[in-house]
Amino acid sequence: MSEKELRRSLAVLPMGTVMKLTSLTARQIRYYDDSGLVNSQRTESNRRLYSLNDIDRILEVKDYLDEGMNLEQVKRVYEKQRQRSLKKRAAKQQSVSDQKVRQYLRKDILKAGGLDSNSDSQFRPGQL
DNA sequence: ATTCTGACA
DNA sequence: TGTCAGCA
Repeated sequence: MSEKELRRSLAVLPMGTVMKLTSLTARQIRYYDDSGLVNSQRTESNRRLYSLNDIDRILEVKDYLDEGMNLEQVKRVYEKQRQRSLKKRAAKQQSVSDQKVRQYLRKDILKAGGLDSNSDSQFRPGQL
């Protein structure tokens, strides 16, 4: 993760700051938070701490709500987004695996060709 | 002073 | 959601 991403995801903002940044009441912020739509952190004294990404998320939730959605519907939106990203990661991992398999196969073929001095020396492993 | 949880009109 | 109580 880049430093920039780390900074944006660092939870350091207390409730009062989030209230000013979002123009929402503590009641509403806690409501979103307790609904699991925000990944707030807690201090040793049980105080909520939010990151800049959390602020963006809260503002986003607010917009969805203003457009008539209820919290359950908003939850579903992020739930589906989470599943999409999971599939994407799986696909990415798969492509990496394929790449390694091809890499190993190519290495084997090169080795076989080099050891077999009697074989046609014109053989060249093509792309896999 | 600030935030938290629980509860009720 | 607002608001108030009683804690930490």
